Amino acid sequence: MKPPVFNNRECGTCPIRHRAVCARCEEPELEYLESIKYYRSYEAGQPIIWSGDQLDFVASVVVGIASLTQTMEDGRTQMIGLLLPSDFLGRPGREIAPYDVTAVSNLTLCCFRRKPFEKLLDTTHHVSQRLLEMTLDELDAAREWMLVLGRKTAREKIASLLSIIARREAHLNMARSPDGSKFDLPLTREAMANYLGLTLETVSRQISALKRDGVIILEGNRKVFIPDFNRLIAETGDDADGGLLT
Amino acid sequence: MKPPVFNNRECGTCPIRHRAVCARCEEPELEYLESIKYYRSYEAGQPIIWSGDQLDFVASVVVGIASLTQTMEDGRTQMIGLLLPSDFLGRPGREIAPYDVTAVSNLTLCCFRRKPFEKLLDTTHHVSQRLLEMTLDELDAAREWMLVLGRKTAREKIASLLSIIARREAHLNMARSPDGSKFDLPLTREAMANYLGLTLETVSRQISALKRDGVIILEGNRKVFIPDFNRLIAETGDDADGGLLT
DNA sequence: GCCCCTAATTGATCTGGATCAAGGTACATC
DNA sequence: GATGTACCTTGATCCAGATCAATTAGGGGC
Repeated sequence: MKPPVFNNRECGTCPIRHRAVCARCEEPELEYLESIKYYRSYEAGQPIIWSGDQLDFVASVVVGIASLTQTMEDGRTQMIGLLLPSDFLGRPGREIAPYDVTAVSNLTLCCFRRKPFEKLLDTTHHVSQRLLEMTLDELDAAREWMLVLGRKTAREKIASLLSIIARREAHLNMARSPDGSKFDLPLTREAMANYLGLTLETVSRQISALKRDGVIILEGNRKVFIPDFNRLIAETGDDADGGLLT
Repeated sequence: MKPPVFNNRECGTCPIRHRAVCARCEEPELEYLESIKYYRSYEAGQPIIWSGDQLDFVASVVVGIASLTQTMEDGRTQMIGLLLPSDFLGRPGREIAPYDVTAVSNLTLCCFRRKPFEKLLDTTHHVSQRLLEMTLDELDAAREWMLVLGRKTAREKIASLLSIIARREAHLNMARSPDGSKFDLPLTREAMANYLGLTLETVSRQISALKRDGVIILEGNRKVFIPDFNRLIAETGDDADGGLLT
């Protein structure tokens, strides 16, 4: 994993204008300029878009995880979304990115140049229908997260995050493990803190507490095993039947 | 203003099945059963939908304000959205409401029965386009609010809420007052607390502090005058040019 | 193996906002 | 005017989580 190259100049070889020039763009690939659809890869930790950047494409996550974050002038930052495979990035009709996008893990995006994509939306009904569905899902997720941020205790926040990640992981590898579940935590303690509106010390302490109480079992820092999923749900403060009603 | 009638039975006279029977429904109006589109009015404080209710319509706010709230088993509640005139309520394809909807002020909705509305979406492209736009706007608002909930201090939260309400009010009564702005606060201290993830005591104290510091001027409890809008913005912790970039 | 560097834990202390507890105020009803 | 009542303010105290400050793993690269 060689570090990404940052030089804060515009990229002349792909339709993305960004401060960081990605490894792929260092070797011009002219087809990027021609086709509506193309792929781009990023390394873990690499910035994809900065808030305020010109944004000439929309994209869909193919593999990996990206984060959306907002940062205040004094450095306080809040993660406002996690993009997993099949999630959508960008907004038709918007030219300026309203928040930072960063590759959390190694990441591949399937990009569409914005203008042609907007034309596609106008002409192909099922594409815009699908996009509406996805946007509504994201809105639901954002609203659910507002409850987490506004009203839950630190312990409940950690439990909520773990249960969401566990559920998504289980969903991705469709092979459901029969009981319990084990997965790699894709986020650092600091990233978790930024997602939950906590400090990294509090995140660490609460994870230790959940481990001490037997709710989770850690293997190293990043591998989590959940012996009893219902036990974890009970810690989130959510209604146990929440899944049924929604 | 006579109080609404609550009797926790299904309403047989309109397509809404809810625990509280509204004043309008006490007198059957059969046309509700016939037409795709119809109007409904609610009094301030009246519940419109409870989480878990069957939801056979979608709607658009005509006049007044409605709130979306989530409540935990132990009573902690978080407001996750405010619906103002022209905002959309409900979701095509969803039959069960995922959160409570309440009339904050006197309210009139323009309702559409869900099934025919979904058919309309399939056939009329610009309607689904418009709905996508609105949903994306709401998603942006929700994400902006996540920063408020996760990272801002109590004082910054209050300032953020006031500036948002002031901006929307100014937008509604297109007649821009040349300097400063004056508006009615549509929310109780408790509702503000639920929106901001605070207690009502903290809300009250911070409003008093902003008043003491001359950032806002109160006339009674509900009328707010903002002598210098930039001063208020400075208190939100946001970038002053945030409006330009977004 | 050893070194280096980043990520994570853990402890001690501080503080912003919650909690508990009185009062005060604006309105509506009689 | 008196009485209610819902809403709001203000004070005293407490505590969950922030902040400050060391250590202690992990995990490459050599």
